Amino acid sequence: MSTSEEDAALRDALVRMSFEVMSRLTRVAAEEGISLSQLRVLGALRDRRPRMAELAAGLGLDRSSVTGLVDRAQQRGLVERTAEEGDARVVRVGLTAEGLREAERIAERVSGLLADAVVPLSADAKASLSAALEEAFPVSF
Amino acid sequence: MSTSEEDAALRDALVRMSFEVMSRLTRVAAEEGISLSQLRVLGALRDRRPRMAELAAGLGLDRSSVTGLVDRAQQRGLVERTAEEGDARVVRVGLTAEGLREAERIAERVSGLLADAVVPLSADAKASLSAALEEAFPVSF
DNA sequence: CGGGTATGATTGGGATTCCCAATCAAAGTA
DNA sequence: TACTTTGATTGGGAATCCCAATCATACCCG
Repeated sequence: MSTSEEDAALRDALVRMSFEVMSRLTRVAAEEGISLSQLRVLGALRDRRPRMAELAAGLGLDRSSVTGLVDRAQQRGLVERTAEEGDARVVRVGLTAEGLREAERIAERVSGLLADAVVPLSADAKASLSAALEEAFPVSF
Repeated sequence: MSTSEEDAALRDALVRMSFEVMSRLTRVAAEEGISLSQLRVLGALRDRRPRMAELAAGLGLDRSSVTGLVDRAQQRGLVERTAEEGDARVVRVGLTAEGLREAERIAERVSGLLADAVVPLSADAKASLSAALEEAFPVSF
């Protein structure tokens, strides 16, 4: 197998894996009665209280899309908008107490659903997978 | 770091990586003037000519969703429906000549967009990443 | 200080995606 | 020939997402 073929195989594996992870996340979200995007919002806000534009950038979405996402999450009582001290244009978004509980619970379920893919790996495989992913896709948002 | 914390870190890395891959796929699709779902359809049909229901199962979607996806892809001349010999209920879907060209071209672009995440890895890292992904997320569809 | 510009967020419009329930058509079966 | 099963589509409704336009507040400069 040539180097480029190995690269192609790796890229195929990455894509396949990503769709599989998305599928599991979507399933968790559906069982929780929310959408994948809402799940993402809850995840993104677990340790942040960003401005709308920052949240949009973090999710890679248009600002107007995030307005709608936050609208619906707010209707469910999961997030709240708060005013920025000193600049009345800015809207900060954060989880409500209920939203935080939901977010933690959902994170647990996500862990569980990914576990059966990850657990069978040997300790060595986990370590190298973790290291490689960390290097290739560093934490950003 | 305890074992479960290592697992949690790995799972976070998997999720983060999946969203990053999705983001890049979405970008390619947008630049090609199609949606991520359409890109998936083209990818799924590159080496298959499944029934509608098989395609739906492979994509993890409802049959009716796939009807719509194929409708729109067909309007663009990318895929074609063909009748099944011997069972008039069955509809098989396949790429047209143009669809195949598009699919190959897009696959190239996807490779390119993922390359800059993968190339920096050492050969060893690539090999172990590939092996771990293969074990955790084997080829299914 | 007042008017013009820049910034942050929202609204409106339109296409797509996706599911569920119901329907239609063809096959298989009693 | 009726009944049931199977494969696919249609119809309806909610979300998602983008783009363009709008609204409100801040900032700046003459």
